[in-house]
Amino acid sequence: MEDRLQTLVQKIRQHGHRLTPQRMAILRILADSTGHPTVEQVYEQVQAQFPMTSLATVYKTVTLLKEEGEILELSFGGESSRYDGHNPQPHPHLICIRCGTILDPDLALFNDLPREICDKYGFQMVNHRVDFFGICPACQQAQSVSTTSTPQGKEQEF
Amino acid sequence: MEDRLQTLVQKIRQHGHRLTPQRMAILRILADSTGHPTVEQVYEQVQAQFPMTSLATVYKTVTLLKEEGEILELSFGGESSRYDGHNPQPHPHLICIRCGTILDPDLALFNDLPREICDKYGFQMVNHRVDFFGICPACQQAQSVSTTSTPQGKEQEF
DNA sequence: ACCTTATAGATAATTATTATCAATAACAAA
DNA sequence: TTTGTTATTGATAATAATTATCTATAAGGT
Repeated sequence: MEDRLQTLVQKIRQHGHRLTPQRMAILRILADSTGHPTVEQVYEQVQAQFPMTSLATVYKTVTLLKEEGEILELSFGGESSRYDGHNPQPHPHLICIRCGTILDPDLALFNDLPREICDKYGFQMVNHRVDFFGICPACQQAQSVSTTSTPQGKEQEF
Repeated sequence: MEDRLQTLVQKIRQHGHRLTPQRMAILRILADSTGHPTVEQVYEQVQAQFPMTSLATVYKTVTLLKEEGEILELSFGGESSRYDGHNPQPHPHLICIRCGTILDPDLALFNDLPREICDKYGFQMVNHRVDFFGICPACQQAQSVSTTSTPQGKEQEF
């Protein structure tokens, strides 16, 4: 996990980019994050350390990491993109449409399957994405425990 | 394929919605389309028949079909969403990042796999999405045939 | 310490999509 | 067939995430 930060720092320096305190703080947050935060959420965390930091700076750092292939971006329809700077390789996700949590199941199956499928179709794969949308166990529990007939709130669209 | 149009028409009427000529034209285009068009592309096709049609009307019809579960929406980061009104069930896609073509491979594997995986994790699945991004066979050929060193144009981001 | 230039911060611009609203037309009922 | 209700249309404004712009600043090599 500290390794991951070092990898990011190294990649940044290798390409002649500079390490500002703000950028360093952003890298640290992204390297440690397992919750697939939005840019806005990263921004809020950075501001705790550097109150003067601009949202644009977070966007620019994320863009930089995308170019280096060191961050995984999960874009959705209307919602803000979610980012994984901890594990930038494509991997499947379980996405709760109620609370927005994104889980990383351990599915060894998807290590080789995408490439095999694409090879079969003569398709030169450069990326892939596997998302399962639904209600996570925690939200199912919250629902079943509820004694009122109060609706649980409309789920997000994704 | 004519069946598909009838299904859409029926779904629309069932829910008390009205069938205007514009809406009918949009349904016809979406029912027949195998190319995963954008709203803009549907709009252009509709205008050939009804030049006064508004882009907003296409958006509204697509939204309606989404609510009915009769159209599959593929949202991407920056790009416009692509739509499949011909086969609205979730299915895997091969997406060319160079020409934008979206192919539907026949992968029986993905009929049951998503549900099995989610069951295993206690995740109540309501939707899923499997996308493979890369260079389609046609674009690979165009590249290898090219004798000049002219770059093939930057691929889109998706 | 100096110099070059990438980066920060603030804000304007972009763009797909959605909301608004008055005029019109679908369609059920008389 | 005519009528009445109201969903829909078309035009345009609003929204919101992301990107572009631009000047002052500071990173990092010399």
